[in-house]
Amino acid sequence: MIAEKIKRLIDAAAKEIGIEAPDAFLEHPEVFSHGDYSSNIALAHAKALGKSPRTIAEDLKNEIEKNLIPEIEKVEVAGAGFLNFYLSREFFSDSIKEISNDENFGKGEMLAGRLALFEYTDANPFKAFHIGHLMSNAIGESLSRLASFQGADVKRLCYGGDVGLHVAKTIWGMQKARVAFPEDGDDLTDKIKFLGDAYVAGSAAYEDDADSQAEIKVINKKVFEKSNPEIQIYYDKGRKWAIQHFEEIYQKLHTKFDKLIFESEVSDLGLEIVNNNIGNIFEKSEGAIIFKGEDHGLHTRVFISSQGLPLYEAKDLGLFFLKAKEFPSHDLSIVVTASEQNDYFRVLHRVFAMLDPKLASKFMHVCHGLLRFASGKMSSRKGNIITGESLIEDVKDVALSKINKDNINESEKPKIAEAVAIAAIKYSILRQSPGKDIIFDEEKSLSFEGDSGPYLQYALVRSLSLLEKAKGKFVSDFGDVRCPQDEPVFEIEKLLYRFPEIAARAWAEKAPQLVIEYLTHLASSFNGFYASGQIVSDADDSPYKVAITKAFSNVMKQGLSLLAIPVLAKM
RNA sequence: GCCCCUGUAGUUAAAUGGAUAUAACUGCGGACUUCUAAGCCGUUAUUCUAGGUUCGAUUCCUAGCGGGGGCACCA
Repeated sequence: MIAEKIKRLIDAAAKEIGIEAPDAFLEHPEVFSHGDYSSNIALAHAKALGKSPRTIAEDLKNEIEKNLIPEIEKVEVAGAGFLNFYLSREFFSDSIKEISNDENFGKGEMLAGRLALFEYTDANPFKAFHIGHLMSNAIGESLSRLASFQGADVKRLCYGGDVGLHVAKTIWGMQKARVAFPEDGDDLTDKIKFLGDAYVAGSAAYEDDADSQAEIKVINKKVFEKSNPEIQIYYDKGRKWAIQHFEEIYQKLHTKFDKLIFESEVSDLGLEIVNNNIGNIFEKSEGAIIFKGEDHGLHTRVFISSQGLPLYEAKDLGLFFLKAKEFPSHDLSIVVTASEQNDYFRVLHRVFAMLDPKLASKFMHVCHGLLRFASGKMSSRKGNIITGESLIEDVKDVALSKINKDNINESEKPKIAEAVAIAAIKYSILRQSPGKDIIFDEEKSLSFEGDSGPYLQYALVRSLSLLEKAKGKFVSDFGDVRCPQDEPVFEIEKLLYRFPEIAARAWAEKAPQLVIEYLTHLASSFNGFYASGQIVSDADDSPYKVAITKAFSNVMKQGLSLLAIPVLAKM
């Protein structure tokens, strides 16, 4: 592409003036006044050549100008010795032509032919779907889409804990609250509420009362063994409700999992692997089976409890190998969890590597930050949590009150409000680099102005509305649309062609926030363009402006899709 | 105690070792009321401290201080 062409120009020029290892580093300067591309090559080699950076830059400039290509309008030496490249009107016109005619503009091939597994969200049946799950989902879904955009075959996986202490706690609570047990025909919401209450009751009892704790431990063992018919009934119902409930949420979040994997499916495998490697990897200690992390600069973890039950560690081991069994040809396996599990995954990854180095090298853990509130922490054990669903509903209500348009039917409004709410929530999660904590300020998160999901949606809506207006006036094929020669370059033109680079880098760095940042800048640019004069008109430059609008809508649609933020035609 | 992450305008965030540190929210001011005002234009303010590496450090290294997380049978 254009960056490659410029690099070749620099390389050739560097050779001419005797720079040995030309590392034609090229970047977009922060401000457009410094050009479209900039290289620091002169600065980097000044010392070796014993000349001032500006002199070298001037020499390079002279060489480059001998072979100047039409895409470049001018080259300038600036600052301490930067070489700045300004792209030409012709380049921008061509790029608008290309982008406006290509709905798939921006797709890359970094992962062509690869199979990539993504495990995220990982909500546990018998426990609430809270905002932490929303974060894992937003990030995991976006990474999946970034990979897919680079040509990967993507499989989405969700791993859930359907056995273990939390299940026992909930079942204990269900038993105590038999009277309020929901009928099969009741609303799913009531069933979920019942489950949530049961979990809170069970957790409290486990902590406060020794007898209850003992009862819960017995239930835990029975769930694991499937040895008690009554418990099994509670278990089956609770599990089914929870999964139904999660499916509803996933639909709202635009996630479709290819496979749900449950702890109950991986515990046997995990137990087996651990037991087969006692002595070489694991060791017995105080009745439990552990991995001694200190020998590897890590910390020790228990894999099998002294009761003989597999813990999270052993189950994850089973999961790791189950994935390999189900998807033997996978090239990449990414797991998204909260950052509080970073050290844990470091230990686990080490164990993976000891068991199967090749498989372990395909594994990657991506973390999201913890969710923190100005108003104190939440805990699903205490019941003072904000569920994913309630957050979506709250934001949706505010969005609904903001729709005040005559051109929108009453019946469409709830759907639009939900899409806006999802956009607002996803944006606030994805806007920062994964791994950093998010301070969830209720007011800020509910904001639909400025840097926000709805801001992006709104810019797209405007562009679509313009294209609708232009329909019939201009052809839908923008192949012949040319910019009038003397027209200055709009800022938005200087951004649109960069989209493929952004998408590629966002994948390479596992950084959806780069897409957010770019789209926000792009939307702002479009809004400025929109406000600066009529786009659909009888003026000579109108067809070109419509082509820009079309190009913008193509990029924005793709960009939003990379974030799994819903696209709207009206709002 | 040991290990990991983190510290940027009043707030929340951004910035592959580069130029004048970028946005939004908030505040104040403004334009238009013809393509959707969830919009546009203007304006004030920021790199925890002390060293080091470098032509150049918010970015890398060291120390200190502050915040968060993890470290044996929860997930």
